[in-house]
Amino acid sequence: MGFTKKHIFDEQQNQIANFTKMIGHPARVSIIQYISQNEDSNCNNLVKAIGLAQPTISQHLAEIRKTGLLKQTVKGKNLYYSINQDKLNECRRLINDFFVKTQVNCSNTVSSLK
Amino acid sequence: MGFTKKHIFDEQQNQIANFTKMIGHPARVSIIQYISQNEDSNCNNLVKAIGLAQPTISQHLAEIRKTGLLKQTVKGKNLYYSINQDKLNECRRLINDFFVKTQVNCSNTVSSLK
DNA sequence: TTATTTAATTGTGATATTGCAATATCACGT
DNA sequence: ACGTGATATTGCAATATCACAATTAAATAA
Repeated sequence: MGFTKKHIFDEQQNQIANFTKMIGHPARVSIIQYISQNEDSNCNNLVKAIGLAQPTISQHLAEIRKTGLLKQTVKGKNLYYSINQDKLNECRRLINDFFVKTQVNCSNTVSSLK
Repeated sequence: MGFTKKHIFDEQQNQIANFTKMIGHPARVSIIQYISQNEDSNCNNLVKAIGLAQPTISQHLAEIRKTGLLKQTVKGKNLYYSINQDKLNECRRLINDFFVKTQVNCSNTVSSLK
């Protein structure tokens, strides 16, 4: 087939998958880190800092933008990116919740082993 | 090209990407949740519970296994899966650390804005 | 030995992702 | 108007992922 059968999963499972998939490429991890550390985060600076071609960086930025994690500020002819901290928090909580619940479930099923 | 240029990123960035990519599909989120909740987690039960074909589930299990998140127990002709809690913790810490550092960096760059 | 059950593997088609060159767009400066 | 710089978009080739049918392998049951 080739496409993900999203409809057989619930909203939350799809949301967790969307966020983690967005982070799931080292270039995007690196881009998020760079933007959080540098105020002058525009496309060009990311290209220089990371070492991928401009269209590639632009594409990864679009991927991250889709989830709402980025804010844009136009200053003259430059477009600066920054982290949408509310969305970052939402993302963090969702994923952390997934881990916490999984851990709790593990402990419960193990303890029920008599 | 078609392949990820992992070599231009550092160990930690690749690790974060590997873990999040592994979680980044709703079927795998669902599989991890099911295994953490049910002791009788073998391939067949996952097939019934999730509604994807047996080879598809088996493939997703292999994907999760690659990261070390699963333990296997053979009981008769059945193969039961459970969560490797140490690895789950490692994964959780790595990702949480990524979020914490990103948030701290955001606060610092914002406060330095004059 | 001969089914049967369980799960991995193989092969295949469809779709998605990764990366980049070329191009387009848009704003600014001259 | 014209050139320049910054970034998005388009088009393309290579690779990866998703899903499943068919097959295989291994253990158990008859």
